[in-house]
Amino acid sequence: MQHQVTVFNTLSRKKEIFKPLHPPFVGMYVCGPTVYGDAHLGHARPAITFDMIFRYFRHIGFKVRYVRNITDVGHLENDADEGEDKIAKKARLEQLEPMEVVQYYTDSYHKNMDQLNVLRPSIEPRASGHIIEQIEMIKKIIDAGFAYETNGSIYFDIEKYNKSYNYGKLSGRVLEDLLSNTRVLEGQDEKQNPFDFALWKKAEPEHIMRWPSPWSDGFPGWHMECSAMGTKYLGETFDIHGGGMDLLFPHHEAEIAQSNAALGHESVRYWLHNNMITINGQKMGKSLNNFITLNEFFSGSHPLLEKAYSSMAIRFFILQAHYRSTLDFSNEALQAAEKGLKRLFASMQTLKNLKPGKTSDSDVKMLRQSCYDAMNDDFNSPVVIAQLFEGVRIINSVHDGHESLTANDLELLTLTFNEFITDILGLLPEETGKDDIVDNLVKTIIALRQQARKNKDFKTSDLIRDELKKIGIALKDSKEGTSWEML
RNA sequence: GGUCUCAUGGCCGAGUGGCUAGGCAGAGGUCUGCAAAACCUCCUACAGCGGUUCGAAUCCGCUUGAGACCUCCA
Repeated sequence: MQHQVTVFNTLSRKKEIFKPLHPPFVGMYVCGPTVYGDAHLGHARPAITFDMIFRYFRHIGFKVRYVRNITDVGHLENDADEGEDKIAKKARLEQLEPMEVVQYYTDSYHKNMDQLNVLRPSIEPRASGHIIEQIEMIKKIIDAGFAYETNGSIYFDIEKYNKSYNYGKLSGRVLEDLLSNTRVLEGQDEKQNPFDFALWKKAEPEHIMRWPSPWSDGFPGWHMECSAMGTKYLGETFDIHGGGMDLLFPHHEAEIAQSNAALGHESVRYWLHNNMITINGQKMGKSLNNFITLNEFFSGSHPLLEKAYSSMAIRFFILQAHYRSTLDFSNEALQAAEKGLKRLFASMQTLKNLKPGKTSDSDVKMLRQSCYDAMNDDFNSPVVIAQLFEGVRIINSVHDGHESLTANDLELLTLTFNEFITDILGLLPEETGKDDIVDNLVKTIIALRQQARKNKDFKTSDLIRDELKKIGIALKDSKEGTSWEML
């Protein structure tokens, strides 16, 4: 492989050289959303992060199977395992079929992800479509002796598991600490230990999401779906498992335990976790009720938003921070990203019209290499972007005649910009709202204004400019002539 | 309370021993009939205290502050 990628593996807490199990194939599983509400800014982070990784791996020649699930059953509302299914609760509130809720928010999620230019994963399995696989895996865990049944529900026996394996290795937890620190919650009498987690839960009579199983009519536990579907589509051992840092414990810890218990070995070779988006220094999340949905960002319809923000501004904002750092939301930061991105896109246009010179004053090859070096170093997108802005400086300098680039270097710079901005970072220029008729109309008006200016009739030329501005069209004069854009 | 993470210029954010990213804002300038836009230049920071070192934002210790996880969360 031409490129050596290092990734930060949460399991070892350090950067490791990434070597796929079966090159050139790469298997990657990422925890997707629970579809019971509109996606918010926090959901955009893992989607965009792993989209970038997906795109980069493909770019450097890997054949990636990217699996991202839709969770549509099994996550419980509160009090450990005694709560109400989130999907079912939402359905009761809205008087809808549970699957209607699932469909609605799945569609909504897809639409938002499309807007963010997040590529669809190779496979997007639903938990509800893999009940049989989950039951089969639970059977294996029972057969291996790491689970027990109480009143038709199956629980994972962590104390027993910990005698053969190390429970807590991913999140750095020690079972003894868990023992002394676990909160005593109501209604956990079915568990032998408070930290045991449910693999299968018997449904109460009023619970409408239910499936038959050898133990009871019920539904799978919180963590089963990822283990079952990851194994099904990527094999017993696969390369990458990703998700938000907040899933580290207990979700991913439980997955490791389930794999060990059912398969006798671990499934995941590299664990990758994206950090949180914060708002006023606090995590943006459902439970704190401090989230802003993506739709609200796109429309500007949230009290905390000063204006609407485009999907690309949000994507760029997220990529300007490294995925393992927290990223603090503010209008100021988002507007900064918006303006920077605009400048980046503008330079791409400028680049198209540059004339080659006899010599080159900048080292385009090195710039390109720096971009690759940054991506190879645990997907350091902010450094890639910094390099691209160095490219912007070069482009503008050439445009202004302060520097020159040879035809070969211009071509290489164009290739680099296209590959990194469009293909890898997935940044697409905004819809301009222009169509041919409007464009020709405005161009005609611009020509009339030029005539007026030529005749020193500035009263008329300024009137044209002001009137156009009133209807949302801004004119931009430059040496090459006048261009326009929608405000 | 336990475990862990972080603290960078007005704001957002890279950087993990010497070469001191980048974006936005701000200042100056170029261009322009004017304005806007665009472009160029400038602005040299690393919570505090102590230590290691020829040399630390970067390593170690302490202090202060913030956050994450420990219950569903991306």
